[in-house]
Amino acid sequence: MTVPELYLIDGSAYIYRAYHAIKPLSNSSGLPTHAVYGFLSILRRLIKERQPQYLAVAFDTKGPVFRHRLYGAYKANRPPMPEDLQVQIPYIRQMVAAYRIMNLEHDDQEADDLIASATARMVEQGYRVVVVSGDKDLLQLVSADVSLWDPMNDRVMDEAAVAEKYGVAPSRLLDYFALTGDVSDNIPGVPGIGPKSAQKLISECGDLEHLYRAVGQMKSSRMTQQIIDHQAEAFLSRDLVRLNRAAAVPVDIEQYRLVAPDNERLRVLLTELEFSTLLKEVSCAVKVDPAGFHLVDRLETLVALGQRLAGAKLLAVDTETDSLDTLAARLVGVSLGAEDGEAWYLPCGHRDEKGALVAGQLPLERLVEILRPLLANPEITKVGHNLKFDLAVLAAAHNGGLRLSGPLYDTMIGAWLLDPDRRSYKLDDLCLDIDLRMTSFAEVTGHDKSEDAFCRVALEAAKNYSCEDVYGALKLYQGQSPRLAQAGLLPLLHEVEAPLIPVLAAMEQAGIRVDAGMLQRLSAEFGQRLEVYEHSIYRAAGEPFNINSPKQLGEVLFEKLQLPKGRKTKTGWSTDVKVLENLSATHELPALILQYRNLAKLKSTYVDRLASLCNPISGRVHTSFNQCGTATGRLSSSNPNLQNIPIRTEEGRRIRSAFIAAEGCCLLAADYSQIDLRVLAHYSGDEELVAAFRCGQDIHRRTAAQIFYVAPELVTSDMRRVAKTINFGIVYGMSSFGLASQLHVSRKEAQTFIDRYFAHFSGIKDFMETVVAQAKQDGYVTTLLGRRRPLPEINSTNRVQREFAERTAINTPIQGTAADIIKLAMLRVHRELAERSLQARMLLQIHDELVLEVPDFELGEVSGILKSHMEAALPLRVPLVVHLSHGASLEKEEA
DNA sequence: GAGCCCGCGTAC
DNA sequence: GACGTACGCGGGCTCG
Repeated sequence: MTVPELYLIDGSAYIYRAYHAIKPLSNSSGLPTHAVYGFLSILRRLIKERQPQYLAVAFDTKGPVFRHRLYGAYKANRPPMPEDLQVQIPYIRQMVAAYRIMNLEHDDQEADDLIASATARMVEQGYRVVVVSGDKDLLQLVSADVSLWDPMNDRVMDEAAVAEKYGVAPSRLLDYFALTGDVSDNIPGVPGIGPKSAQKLISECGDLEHLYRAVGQMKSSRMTQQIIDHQAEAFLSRDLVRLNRAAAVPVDIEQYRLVAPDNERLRVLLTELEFSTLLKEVSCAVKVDPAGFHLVDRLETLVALGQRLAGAKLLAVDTETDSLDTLAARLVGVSLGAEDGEAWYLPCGHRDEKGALVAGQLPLERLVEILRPLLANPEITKVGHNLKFDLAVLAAAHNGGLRLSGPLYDTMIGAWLLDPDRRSYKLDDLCLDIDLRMTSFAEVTGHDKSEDAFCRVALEAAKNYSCEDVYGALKLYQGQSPRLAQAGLLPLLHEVEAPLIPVLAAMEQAGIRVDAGMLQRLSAEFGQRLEVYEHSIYRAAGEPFNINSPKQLGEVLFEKLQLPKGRKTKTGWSTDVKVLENLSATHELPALILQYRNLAKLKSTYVDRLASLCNPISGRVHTSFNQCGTATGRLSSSNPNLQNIPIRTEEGRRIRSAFIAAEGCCLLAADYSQIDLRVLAHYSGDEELVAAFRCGQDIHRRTAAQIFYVAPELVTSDMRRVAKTINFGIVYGMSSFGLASQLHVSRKEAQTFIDRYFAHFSGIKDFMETVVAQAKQDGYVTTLLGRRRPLPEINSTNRVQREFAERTAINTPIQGTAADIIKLAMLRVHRELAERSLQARMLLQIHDELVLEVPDFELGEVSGILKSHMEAALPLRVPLVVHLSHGASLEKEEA
């Protein structure tokens, strides 16, 4: 039987924090609601993650309290509560009441004192207390039975943590703060004594009394004199900081018990506040009943389960590991779920504190043996959430690994195909939409904040958690399937996105080799050059300042040097490239800043970041390809992002040259030529554009010839540049305003270019109008493979929102179709390489480009495969053209 | 000292 | 307000 634990929330503090932390929000009648919302978020999170049995909230009252009588200046430098916060206070109280949570209030005590008193009463009775606060004043309560938890940063302060942070025990904090004082509460302390000195003095002397007895014997110094001179302040400060532990609070712990909320009252409140998403959850989301979840801890049971599931049509799968990094992760357990909602947890890697395997688990080799035919069975559809992770972990499991194959159904991808603009595709969040409340990882791992915490979770708890996940994925699948079918998205899922999962997993696994030595040299060189720039910049500016700070830079440029201001940003005057380029003629500083920025960006974002993410054993970096990372269907890449490695500048290309092929291999890159414009040609059927691509002409030159009424051979490089800009702009729905600023011409001239463009490429204009009209009618746009993007704001009365949706309606079918095409190509290339047992591996996808690592002797064969599959990926009205290049690095490739 | 927003810059 | 899709860095603000 564990000791009952009481959670005490520092309500007032979190009201302020929520008020400041969250952007102003209000309901339709103008009532500000952000503080209520933020407070509620914290409260809900506490209840969800910690599931406290006993809970109370403490609030300050308006008037002065006993401390003000003690010290007139107490909190005197605090501004009064902002009006838009005051009006929210009653709602917060009502919210607490609706949750039926004990509310501690007293007209002569602050929240802190009420918390201190309740803590004291409970500890006396042998209970444990968790104070929920980020306020250091409450740290004095910390003891063996009392800890402090701040949900904002999820930090727990216990005795050890206090000692580590302040260098004194919690019981000595009062004396410590008596010396340092506190600016925010206007506690004086002893002037000149900071954290360092206070820590030293208190750990040497113990408390104030002993300090003042000892101070006479200390070597006389300015500090000792200060201590002596401010004795009264020190003792007053301690009295002010000391919390009152004798305020009147309920003594019986049962009075604090957390019971079910008053849902009716909660609904009324949430409705008035217009917290619609919360309203939905609060009323409906329920926990899953773990009755159908089984722990499989005996071999016989596992064998029987394997036989039972062999005939299943569908299996939900989830793996538990000790790391999120698939290269480092070890299997801790596997859960399997059947269509009827029954689920089993198969533990194999749970460990004790010392790292030894705990009893009651399945031997890994037997587990693998029995699961292998099941997971590889092509007759069984495997359902899971983010299967790329499970795929990688299982592949690395014991004895050659486990292949998770057969039709895959990933509920993360299903959710993304249905709603590609969602913020989160986390299992827990998706499940809330179908009224399922999942146990969070933090809940199941409790206080253990280490990354590998799961392997120390007790088997029973792990079983419930892991089975919940397969159960949730299964329920998501059941909800998604009919919707995907109705939207015509199943072929895209089954034929493109799902088969792509193992391809991406393999690419991540492979990684790309980087030349660590070269990165190191680049870092050193860029560092030195930055220092030189730094000095020149300070000289040009007449003073040192932080060059990386747009704010400080703005002050130097526009106030000190009085250079002409350009664009405004939310926070000041813009110092971006455009502005600085314009200023370059006026003064030497802006050009220097541009050079500095260029180099600083490369060093921090690419050179140093890349070096830090390079696996020291393999010498390779392993990016994550996020399949649900964009609303158009493209992939995204992170940790590191290998889709935005510089290419345009000389220094950028040097970074490219640090990406190298393995010994005996070269990097082979294949990129689609003008894929966006070709897709546009296909969609629009514009005769001119189609003809141009069919003839294999230089598209920008031909466009220029049309706009400028000259023969193609007379097009100048300037004319071509203008045409190129327009061609790119068209795909993004650019206006004359945007084109004008891009080309440095007047808006009128830009409009002329656009008019002429559409006069010649009338099919494009028609296409754009048609696609927008269709979007307004359907509420969504689609790509050639049927990928959908809902555009709820396409009919908005807000012009800004509507026009944004209109541009998206034009861009998404183009960008998304290009994404469809390269995904098809990836599937076929991957399959063909495997079928021919080639060693070449796909490493990167950069939207219109694939990069492969190819043994030198395979170069000819693989080049042919790559080019032909990419060009034939999806037949359009115009040919798809792919250019190949290869080399020892991503740079200096030859055709 | 961590979390968040902002300005800025890289890619396609 | 004005060009679509991403990721990520450093600065600056905040903590009641």
